[in-house]
Amino acid sequence: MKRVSLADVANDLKVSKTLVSLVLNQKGDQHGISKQTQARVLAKAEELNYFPNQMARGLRMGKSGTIGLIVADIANPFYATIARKIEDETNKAGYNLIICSSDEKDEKELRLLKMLRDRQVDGLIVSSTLQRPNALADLKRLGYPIVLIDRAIPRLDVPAVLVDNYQGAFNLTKHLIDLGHKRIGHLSLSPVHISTLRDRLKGYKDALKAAGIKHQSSWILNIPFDDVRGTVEKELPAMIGGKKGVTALFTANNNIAVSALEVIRNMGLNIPHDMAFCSFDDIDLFRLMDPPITACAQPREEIAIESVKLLKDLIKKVGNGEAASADNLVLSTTLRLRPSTLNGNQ
Amino acid sequence: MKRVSLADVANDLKVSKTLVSLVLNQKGDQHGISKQTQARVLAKAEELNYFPNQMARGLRMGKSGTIGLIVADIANPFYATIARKIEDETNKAGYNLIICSSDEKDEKELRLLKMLRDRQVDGLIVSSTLQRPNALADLKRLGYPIVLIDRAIPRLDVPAVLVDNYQGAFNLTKHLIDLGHKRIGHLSLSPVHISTLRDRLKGYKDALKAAGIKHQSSWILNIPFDDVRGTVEKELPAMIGGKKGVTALFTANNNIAVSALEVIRNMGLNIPHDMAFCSFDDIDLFRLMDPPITACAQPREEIAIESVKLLKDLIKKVGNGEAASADNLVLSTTLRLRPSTLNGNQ
DNA sequence: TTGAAAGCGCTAACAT
DNA sequence: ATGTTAGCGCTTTCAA
Repeated sequence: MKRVSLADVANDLKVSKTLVSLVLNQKGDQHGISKQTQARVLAKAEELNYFPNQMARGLRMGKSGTIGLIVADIANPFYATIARKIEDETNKAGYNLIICSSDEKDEKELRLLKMLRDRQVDGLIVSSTLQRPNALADLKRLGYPIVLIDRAIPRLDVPAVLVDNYQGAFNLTKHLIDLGHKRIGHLSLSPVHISTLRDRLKGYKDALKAAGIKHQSSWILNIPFDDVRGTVEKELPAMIGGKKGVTALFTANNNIAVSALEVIRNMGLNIPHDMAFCSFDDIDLFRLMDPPITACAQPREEIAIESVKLLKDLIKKVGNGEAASADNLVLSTTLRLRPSTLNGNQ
Repeated sequence: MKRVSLADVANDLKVSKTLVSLVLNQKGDQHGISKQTQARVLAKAEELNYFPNQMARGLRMGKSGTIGLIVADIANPFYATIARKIEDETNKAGYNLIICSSDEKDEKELRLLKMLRDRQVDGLIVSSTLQRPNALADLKRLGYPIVLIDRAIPRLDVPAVLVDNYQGAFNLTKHLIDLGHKRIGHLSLSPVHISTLRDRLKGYKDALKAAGIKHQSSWILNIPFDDVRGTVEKELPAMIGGKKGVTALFTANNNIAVSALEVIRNMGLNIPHDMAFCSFDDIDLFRLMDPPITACAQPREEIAIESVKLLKDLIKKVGNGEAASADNLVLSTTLRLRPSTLNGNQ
């Protein structure tokens, strides 16, 4: 079961490994190796069914030809779409991609970071859930090119491709206000250290403030990551019910929205008649629901494309020993108005 | 920017690389290395921030500690969920996972297979879209442990974790028939060489036959992969409309369902009043739609768990030079009845 | 209880 | 136009 190596091809042909290596790496011409010999090498490699061992190659060249991607949750369509596109882009650039999912767990993210490091990935794209970015800072110091996506990490001097969460949330909230809503609820996740959620919360609050609405703490629900469904079931009815209940709801991501929509339906409420509803993070579901749900869409493909572009630049710079500036890229969102907010009443 | 190697640790300590290697791989006791020395090594490794180069390790040991996964489309929640679970399981078993998406493209699958091969993955889990399984057969012959998931490939003697697509489709169709429907449409994908789709089609046809319904070719629509939306928009209305139009629809996967539901809504039809609707492949969307959609759910977690288990066995067997039997595992599906079919009329 | 040396498969500097 | 050689960082016989 021994696999064919360069040496096998060389021996068969009674030439040197160098020669074979050169030819197989298209450096034949450049080194003035005769067309004839080149053809012989190619033919023999084909015949023996030779293919290069990337681990040996990587060891020798000091790089693996691999990029690591860590997303917060690969089962979330938002990240899945981005991952798919990033794979395309890295492939185009000649890299392979190792896709990992931290499942929003600090500890798992750390483990993944270590394993990617041990595998000598040539670069890293991370949507980080880490509270203390030490692990990332260490990797950066070790010379690993890192690009952040989706979530910013303060004080960590690496380039990032982000989305204007503040503006998106502001617009969404303002839209509800313009429809006449005065009591607007916001459902978010509880470890609000994550930049995206914080920014969305701020956009929401500022939009209220700008409209002269005094914000009530009972309008905000912070849901623990690991029990979205249960918490929404338990807490949402109180937020909605009563004379002072909210008349419109804005959820911070597609996950929360799904649970909230289910609870609202089970309460027998009608959207948009009894309650206006909108969410950050446009997904298929929103377009197809009855009524279709207003949402703030993120440019997922662009995030993927730009992050790979940044990473490629970074790899080149680090390779040349150049200083790398950490230029953040902030992409804007698109408000998709749909019936779930169109006939709001208050 | 040179990274710390085993030799660095050894030199600092004025001991041999062997010693350091042994200790770091928990083989210290076994080789009777004094506790004291072990402690010194551990401390120094920590101090220098040493971590092993997996490429060197892999090269030396002839294995990479990596499993490759190729799914047909990582952006599809069905595969994304499976991928996530497979990652968990492989991690538990001490492997890393390289997740790839073939995007239903033969040619891309081939490319991915080659790159995974070059990377010396220790095993492969594949949901293959390949028409001619030559590439897979070659890999198998080369000694790569391979497990198929989701889609079977005839004549390829490797273990597979499948789902009883025939039975699921049969049940779904029978359910429609039991509701009184006589004209039932089936939307599938056009390269029907994919085993899952073929089996679902067969289940559908057989259920009709069993009920004594003569099947009409106009009830079946085969949609090309790369233009689901467009084709459904163009062709579905004809299938539904008219005196002889179908009164119930069964889509072969979640993708098609989404497009079909959108078209049906745009036509102004009401589900289930004007048309009963159900689909293979239960996804969140179906539960949340109004009305909720009846679907045939696949045991995604089980697929993930079982495939990794099979692969681990296979790797062990191949490692020991044992013959590996290709035992297929066929899991059963769950019919989830929801309002989209409950009040069917014909 | 510890060390020397070989070698995994490849590339690249340096011959010739 | 082609070959020799060294070495990437690790594990593993074999020796001491």
